[in-house]
Amino acid sequence: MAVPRLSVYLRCLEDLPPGVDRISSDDLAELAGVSPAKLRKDLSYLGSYGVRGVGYRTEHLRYQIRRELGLTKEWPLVIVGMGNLGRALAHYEGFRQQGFRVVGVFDSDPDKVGDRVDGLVIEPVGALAPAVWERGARLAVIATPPEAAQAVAEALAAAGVTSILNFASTLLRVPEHVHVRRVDFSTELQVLAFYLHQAAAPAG
Amino acid sequence: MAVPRLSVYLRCLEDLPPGVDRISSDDLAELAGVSPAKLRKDLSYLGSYGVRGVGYRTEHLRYQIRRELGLTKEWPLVIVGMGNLGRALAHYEGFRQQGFRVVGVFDSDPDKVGDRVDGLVIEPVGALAPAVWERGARLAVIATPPEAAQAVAEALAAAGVTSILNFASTLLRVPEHVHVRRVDFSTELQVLAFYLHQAAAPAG
DNA sequence: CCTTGTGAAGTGGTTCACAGCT
DNA sequence: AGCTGTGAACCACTTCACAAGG
Repeated sequence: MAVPRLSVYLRCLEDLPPGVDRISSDDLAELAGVSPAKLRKDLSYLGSYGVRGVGYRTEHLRYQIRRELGLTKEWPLVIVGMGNLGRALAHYEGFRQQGFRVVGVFDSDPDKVGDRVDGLVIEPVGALAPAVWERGARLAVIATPPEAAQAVAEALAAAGVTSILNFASTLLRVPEHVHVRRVDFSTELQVLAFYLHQAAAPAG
Repeated sequence: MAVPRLSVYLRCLEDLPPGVDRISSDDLAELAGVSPAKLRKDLSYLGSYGVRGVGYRTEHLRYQIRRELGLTKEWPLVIVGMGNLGRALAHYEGFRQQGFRVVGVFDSDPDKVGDRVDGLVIEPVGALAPAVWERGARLAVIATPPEAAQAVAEALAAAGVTSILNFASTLLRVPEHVHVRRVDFSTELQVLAFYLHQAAAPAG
């Protein structure tokens, strides 16, 4: 099943005006930008939580999606790399709201170590493994320069991290059981450039 | 065709050690993390740029991918929203390297307007439309809070922007001809949480 | 002989359309 | 009567396997 779509549905439900306590697949699909049939297939995978002739109870559906995504617990995470991006991520309110808690921020630069970012003290990357282990983080964000990312990923994996969100442009080599999602700004822009280019010269 | 994969191949080619002037589909596929057959299909779409029995000439292939993605020109872009993330993006070196040039940075906060970010002066969002128009930007990055994103997107579209990279968590409503790519940190983390959750309770 | 390029076969995901419930 | 849940049909993408060509 396409997990990212569940996340989109969840956001749509959370952005609904307060009074709305039920919604049809047509309306929710419209909001989420997918076809009604696809939405119903996706939701039916969670179980039969709709009511025929009526629609979906928004509160109930929200809970079921959060449960499916594993958002009913709080997941501790660490952020490695306290450059501009790392700091932006550390400050990001959305994390806590969605059930993620930043339990450590790290950098290799001795000048940065000891600084405070959003209430946390920046620790040296050497302290990464024991900190991850002790604080039970199995989720990590890599926001280092590309050269450093692979070594960080290996340290994280060795310390028990099984899910990595990678903002470095490198493709990481990790053990089989570790999941990596890569967010690459250059790739995103290049895809958009492709469309601009296409629009400018449709025939080739 | 899957455009993001071309971007990945391009990066792999660019990360190759200097001496390497040819590469086989097996080796490049390994680096890119795809199957050799898929890589060959993808590349054959660009034309017959490989040499049977030998492989691909790295320099030539790099150029062909860049040409296909529209990276042989330089694309002016604007960034709206100079919070932590917007600033991080404005400082990001990768943009210029890959053929993107930031020609304007904007914020709605009067306290921020006039500050310098990476050599550019922050302008008020009211100045967005004429600036986009005059500087020929058809590509924009939205890094505003979610509440502001829709209005910014509409202003951008009206001013001639046809490709938007959206970091706000909102789903944007835009005219048919405008392409939007959404990067949502919460969604990425939620997908990773799903895998953690699965690993913890495989049977449900 | 080695590696690409590509039809053919296979796979997974999307849409259709209607039966089944409320 | 209305809307969900879902098998069946459909479509796009992936892999296979081998012919074509340096």
